[in-house]
Amino acid sequence: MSVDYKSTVYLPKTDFPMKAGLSSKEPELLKHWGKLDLYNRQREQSNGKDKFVLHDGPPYANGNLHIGHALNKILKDVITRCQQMLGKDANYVPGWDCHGLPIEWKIEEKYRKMGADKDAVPPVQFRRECREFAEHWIDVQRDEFKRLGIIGDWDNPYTTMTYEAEAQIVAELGKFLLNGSLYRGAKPVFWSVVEKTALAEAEVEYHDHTSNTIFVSFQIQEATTNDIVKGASIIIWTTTPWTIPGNRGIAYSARDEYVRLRVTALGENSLLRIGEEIIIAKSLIDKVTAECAITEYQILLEFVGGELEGTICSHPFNGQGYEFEVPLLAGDFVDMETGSGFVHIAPGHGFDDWELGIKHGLSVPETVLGDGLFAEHVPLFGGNHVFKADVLVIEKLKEAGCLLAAGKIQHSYPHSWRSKAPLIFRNTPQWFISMEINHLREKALNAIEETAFFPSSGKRRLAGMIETRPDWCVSRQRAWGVPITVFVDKETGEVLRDATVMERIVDAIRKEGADAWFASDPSRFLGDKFRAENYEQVMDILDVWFDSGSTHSFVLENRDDLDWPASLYLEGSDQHRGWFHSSLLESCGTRGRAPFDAVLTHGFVMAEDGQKMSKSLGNITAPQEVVEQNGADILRLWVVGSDYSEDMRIGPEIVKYHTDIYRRLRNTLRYILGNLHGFGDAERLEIAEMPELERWVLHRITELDGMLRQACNNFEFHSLFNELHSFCTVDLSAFYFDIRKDSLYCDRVDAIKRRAVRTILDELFKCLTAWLAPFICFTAEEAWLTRFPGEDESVHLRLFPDIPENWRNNALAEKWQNIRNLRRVVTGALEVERAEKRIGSSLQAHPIVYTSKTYIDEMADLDCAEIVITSDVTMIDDPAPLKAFVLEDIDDVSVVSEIAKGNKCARCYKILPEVGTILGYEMACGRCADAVARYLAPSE
RNA sequence: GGGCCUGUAGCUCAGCUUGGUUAGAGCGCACGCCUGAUAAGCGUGAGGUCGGUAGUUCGAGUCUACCCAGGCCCA
Repeated sequence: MSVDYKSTVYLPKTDFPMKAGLSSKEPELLKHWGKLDLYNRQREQSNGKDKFVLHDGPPYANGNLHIGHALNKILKDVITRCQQMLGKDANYVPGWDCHGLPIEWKIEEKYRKMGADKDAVPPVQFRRECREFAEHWIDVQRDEFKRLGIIGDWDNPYTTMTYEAEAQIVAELGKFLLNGSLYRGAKPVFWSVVEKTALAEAEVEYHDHTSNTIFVSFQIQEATTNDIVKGASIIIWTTTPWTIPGNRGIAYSARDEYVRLRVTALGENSLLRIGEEIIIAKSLIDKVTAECAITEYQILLEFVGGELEGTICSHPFNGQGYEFEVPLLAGDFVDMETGSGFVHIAPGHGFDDWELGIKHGLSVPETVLGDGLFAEHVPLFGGNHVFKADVLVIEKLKEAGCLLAAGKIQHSYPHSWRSKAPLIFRNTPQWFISMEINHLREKALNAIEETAFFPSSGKRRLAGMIETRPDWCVSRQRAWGVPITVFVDKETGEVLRDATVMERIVDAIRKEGADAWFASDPSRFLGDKFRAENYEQVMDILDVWFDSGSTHSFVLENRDDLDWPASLYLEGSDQHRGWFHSSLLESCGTRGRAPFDAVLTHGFVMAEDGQKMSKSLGNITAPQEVVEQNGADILRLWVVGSDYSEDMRIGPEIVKYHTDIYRRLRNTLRYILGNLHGFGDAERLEIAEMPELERWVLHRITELDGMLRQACNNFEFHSLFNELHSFCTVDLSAFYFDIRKDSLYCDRVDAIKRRAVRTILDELFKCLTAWLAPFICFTAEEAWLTRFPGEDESVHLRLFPDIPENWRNNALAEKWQNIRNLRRVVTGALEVERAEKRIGSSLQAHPIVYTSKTYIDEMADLDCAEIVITSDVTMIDDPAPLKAFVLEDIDDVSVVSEIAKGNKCARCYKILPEVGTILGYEMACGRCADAVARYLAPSE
């Protein structure tokens, strides 16, 4: 009777499904981790170990996550998990940024919709609604982050709006106050005279607007460096005539060409005089002469702007209360497109003006009040409204003989988003942290030198900004934020610097939140020493960047489970100007060093064509959709497989690519699991007893382990990811597994070779599940639990396996590289046979390999047929016949493929002469007959 | 306009530091095999003017300049 050989073959068996079903499986695993309390178990387990603190840059709590959030948090998670598995205590505490304008807007919007005036709402109520709004979005984002598999202290995250945080932020500001770095200065801001309020940049809309334009001459008073300009006047052009009373300087372009020209003929209505000499930019001669009706002129001199250094003009209203010097200053914002090549500088009426003015010590006059009226102290114009001042200014200029031309221009101009009224730049009192008083700039630059940057270009980028930035303006005229808790002496304007007062404020805020500042009587803070009626209480709030720049103090320093400074800050490259920047300044100002040892930046996420994602282009990839349709592990694989030091791309094709990669990794795990069915310690084999091929696998494990540890140290995973994938595909699936399938399926259970293979599979399983755990955290867990089920089990409680050094065997690696080359020639030869329809399966072949003695000696102890998966192989040290198959790049191997002789073993499919000769097993080969005779069913 | 960065097969990445055979890998694609990993597995093959132009050099993906395209941050 015929034997049912099929039932005696040891086929893979596992509950680990081929189809992942991640969208339903992942939530189950999240539940498992919740029950297990994985985060706290990790903490217990790594208690006392070296800490790795990745300090979370807080996202803003005002909407659902986008793909950039997903990239950022997954990257942080991968790094945290890797450090944890390297044996550190990698405790990740997520946080949220809660104060600021966008949330304030949402609440304002709500009131507007109800037809209520937001200004009528008591500040404390308004602030409470902002707080509730932030709380809502923290909950939403927390769930979305958790769904991505991010592990961290989600039950105790930090936020910038807890009372504790607000108190600490105030305490940090107090340090700048007490050491003299914080001062009151002035800065122009967008101002609406209709609403009598400052507007943030984001509240400004640009619309077309018709402005008056004027060309004005400024008489040269003295020229210190040379006399090429003496006796002439500088011509400026402006679209805001009303700013002339605020003029304190003139900017030129140091590298552009200027001319001195003499007017020789004039048009009818020209306001100039024949013989007048003026200085303008060379490239703008035509425009200026046309506008000013200069019909003929003579160029007297040409020179570069730089030569104007040191020139002093007088103000057009000199003699009428404007008796001050108007210096010429080089400004890189001066353009040669419009005007005269000179920009009049009114430090209270423009950002460029202000910055240039501060740099050169110009005064910043307060000319216009909040309601749009010129201050009484402004000569000629006091009490006039700014919107009506243009005409007046033009008239007075004409009287002074300084007006060369007046016109109109239609251009894009800032307007209020609420009232739609045109805005002005108005000088306002603001609070600043000095970059110089306590050497903050120098300290910050030194700190940058001490910091490791990934990629290294980040160092230059950040240093460049610190080198040139002006003092830090930390005040905002807003409601939703941490107050600038400062008192100013009404008489002297002196800032009150008193440690005890500051302590009282901090204590109150710690107990009652920042509202305490707005709701308390000032005497509560001032105590007996200072009288409340003598002091003005500042009602500005802090720049939110000061909040987030202080997180290192109220998170890293104040929490026992963390350490200061952080091991790593990791954010998008925009944070060079944002969080890295503000954290660095805050920490250098208060602690003299950076709050981080290293800074890692990642790029931005683009659509598949490399363009920015936008609703209008319809090329947005939402993380929630990928998670729902493909699974979080796919998104995580995308992060790990991409080079995030540059901009990355995502879209349907890229998601599909990573799904394919995922499938291969999953099937590799599945095959290992299937073939480890019933494996136990008794079956394990010592390395010394293993065949070479198994020892080669162990060597490959040492190589990958080395790459893994290097990748963790450099926070660079995409190369490792490629190596891991290629290991699973090329080394395992196409080579090792393919070869060992025969032994696994057909050898006796107690065969040495089969035991060796299963021991290797066990090692591979332990390594791959650990190595993949930080990347595809769900699937690695699923695989682990399939083999080691239990409510207390988790792959994430493991460390990366320690790989014994004696697994490394470079000589063996080199030898097997040669063997694989030989194998390539054989498979190539078989492919020809297949095309000619002489064989189908490779087991039908018996290749004759013509090769060198070196090869033959090298393979003397090996079963070549087994390695190339044929039924037999003959190796000959002879010259190859002409018809033999060769590969171009392998010169000492030629193959002639013959057909294997014998009958097919019904069990192992090999074609061998012995098949049919074994009594009782006429359909089987010797090995299989023996295996069947001693068949042991796989244990259940 | 300025600072920092990027551009290599349809896709994800190597190679560039230190110039030197015919620019590599995986995925995808095409074709074939297997039917005992089966919505799997194996093999073979086709795909690249290395963003463009000039230059340095005996020789440039690699070095230099300019240009084009894209990104982040400023103006």
